[in-house]
Amino acid sequence: MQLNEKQEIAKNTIDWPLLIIAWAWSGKTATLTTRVEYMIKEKKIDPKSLLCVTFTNKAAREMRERIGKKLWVVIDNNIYRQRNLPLMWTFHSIWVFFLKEILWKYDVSQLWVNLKKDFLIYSEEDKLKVLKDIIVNDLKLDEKQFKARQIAYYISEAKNSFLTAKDYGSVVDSYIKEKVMDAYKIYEVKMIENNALDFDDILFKTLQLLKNPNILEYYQEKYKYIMVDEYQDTNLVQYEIVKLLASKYRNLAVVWDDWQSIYSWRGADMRNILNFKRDYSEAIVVKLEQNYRSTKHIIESANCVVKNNKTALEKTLWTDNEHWEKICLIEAPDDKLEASIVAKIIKEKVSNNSVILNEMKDPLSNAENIKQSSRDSSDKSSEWQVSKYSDNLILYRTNWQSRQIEEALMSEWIPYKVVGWLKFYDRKEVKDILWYLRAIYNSNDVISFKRIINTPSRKIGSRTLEVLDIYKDNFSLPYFQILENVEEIEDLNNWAKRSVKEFFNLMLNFKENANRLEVADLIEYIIKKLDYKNYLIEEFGSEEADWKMDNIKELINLATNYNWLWVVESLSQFLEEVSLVSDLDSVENEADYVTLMTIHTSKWLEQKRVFIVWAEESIFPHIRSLENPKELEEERRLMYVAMTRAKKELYISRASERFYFGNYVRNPISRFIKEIPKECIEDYKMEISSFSLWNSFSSIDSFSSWWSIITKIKARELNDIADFAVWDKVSHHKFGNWLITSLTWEIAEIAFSWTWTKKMNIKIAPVKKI
DNA sequence: GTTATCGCACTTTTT
DNA sequence: GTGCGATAAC
Repeated sequence: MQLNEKQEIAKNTIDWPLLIIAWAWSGKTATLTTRVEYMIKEKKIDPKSLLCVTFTNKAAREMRERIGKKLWVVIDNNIYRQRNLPLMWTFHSIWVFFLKEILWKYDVSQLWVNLKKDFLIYSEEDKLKVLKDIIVNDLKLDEKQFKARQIAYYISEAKNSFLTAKDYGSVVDSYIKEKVMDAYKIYEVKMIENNALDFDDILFKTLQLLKNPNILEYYQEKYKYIMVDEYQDTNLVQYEIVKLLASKYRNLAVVWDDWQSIYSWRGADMRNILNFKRDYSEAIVVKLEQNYRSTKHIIESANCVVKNNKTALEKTLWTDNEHWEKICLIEAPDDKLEASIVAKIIKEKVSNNSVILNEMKDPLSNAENIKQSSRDSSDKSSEWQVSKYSDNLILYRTNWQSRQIEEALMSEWIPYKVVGWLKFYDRKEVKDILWYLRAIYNSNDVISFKRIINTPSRKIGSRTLEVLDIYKDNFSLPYFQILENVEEIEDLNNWAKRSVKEFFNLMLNFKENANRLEVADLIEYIIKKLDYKNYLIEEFGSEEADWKMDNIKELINLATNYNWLWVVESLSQFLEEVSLVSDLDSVENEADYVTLMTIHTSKWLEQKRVFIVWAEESIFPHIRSLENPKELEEERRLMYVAMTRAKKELYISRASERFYFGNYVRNPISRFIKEIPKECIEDYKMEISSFSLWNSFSSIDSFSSWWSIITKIKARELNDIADFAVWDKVSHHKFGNWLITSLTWEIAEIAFSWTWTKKMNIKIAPVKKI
């Protein structure tokens, strides 16, 4: 592979701290992998002494695959099966790997961390469940006033600032923080009781363990070369961990891309770049500014947008690539039409066999670019390629927005796949099984026991659970033992005792079988024993039950990957991996379908044709960011990320009026659209009052004629706010004539009947004064 | 004491 | 639209 001059410097800087400042698609992954290859092949560095950290499993896997190809080794997708290769995984996977290794190697009682080998990883959902229980039952607080999510946020923040519950007192300066401290203390105890870690704990506990000089020494010697990708997304704890590991040999290379920092809400801290410059003042700095993916229009626009951020470094991403299509801006009258337009564009482009330029427009510059391109040479770069469904990527700000797009795609018979929403592991049936497995694996895991104790129904309800809780707290025994001794609990009547005892015997049976069966077989055994299929049929009907059983088969299928391990380990590792997978991991490349996902998830993807939908104020940028300049800047970076996912064609759409929150809402156009230079944009608008037109469109099957009609319709004139006042009578083409009942700035509340009012932006609303 | 139903509040982004 | 919680019915 041909690296450019700067990439070459990065590659050759081995025994020295290195800071790579990268921009979108500037070939940083290629640089990193080439660097690894160079270290192993040329410099004869032991691959096992390399540690490469990424943020997503997808990124890690991609790097592993590239390295595997270069070194002619088959890379295994299981961290415990790596042989004689660099350790390339996500932060969380690596630290869990370390934690388990430490717990096996060292005497637990001598460590400062209260953790047993068979710990579980709690999801965000599990964590909230624990906290909610604390708020309501332990602290007796009003859960509406003290929301679990809020408390969770404070605790997370505390852990990211190296504060344990005991230390938290030092930052308490308000009533809420006082309560947070109370909750945190109990939370810590409960997590130890449950023998579970949340995502923050994985990092925090790792850091605590690495402060043990023996342990630190071991890992410093083992991993002498450390690389961290997406460094802008690290939080302070991650920073400290990496710093400790690298402090002996100082062979640390990090990739920094501040324009793509979109995780500050998760604790990612831009201060880390300052910390790095302070701690590694001798570091060599390399800037990668040339983009090899997108057309000029896209790069220029993305640049212009992000330049509105005051905190961005003065830097410009540039490209040699051609201009190709302008950015297409779509304004639809309403949300349904917006989705429909997107669907129809995709349909039209694909069914017409329209061609997308795979590389560049001009064959000459194309050749030039391929030569310069940092792509793998194995990558076939035919000049023209027929447009497929899989060339299309639809991006939105929040998960729930997918629904409308899905409906539109369905009605056009377009195959699609939503990434993230209703994640595989989030489905009820999959979760049920996982909860059984967790309870079998870890007798302390109250959360799991409670979830399954009445699934399928065993006539064990809230009252019984309450009593069990009291006994658990009084005797501080693992939950499983409380169940075992249920007969001695006086507060329960006989049949409740019998039900619980039956459940206990069932679980005991499962536990015994877990020592003998591999995960996949164990799941099948559980399903059979529970008569789970009939339960599903009763609960959801046979059709849905079939569907759900398919998911379980899929789960069993996944579990067979763990059959190579001895039985107890296979369960342990299956559960670990399930907790650490991300949605993105399910993205495959073979099948031909449109992909839908949030912008955050898309960070590691590129696509020829990209749609950014719902580009409206209060959606994107998100309403919660409008007040806060810092958050607004993060939203803008998010826009930058979204735009730079596109290689050739970029569509940005919005609707003048949309139905959500059970209301019709008119959002002003996203400020980010206004920041795109006019000359990069092609504007398409459908008139707001064209509902009748639309009805006639739906009979016109050909998109082209429909498309040509909308392109002819000019933008509607805006209303002048000054023309309107409270109690003015206005007319609306759809809702008739009524009154403005309140008016604040542009937002008017209009009463269309005595009981029904709507808020709309008077400036763009299709209303006239009469 | 457990389950069914209705009504309400709620919707950021993720390892 | 929807998932969850409080209340009514079994």
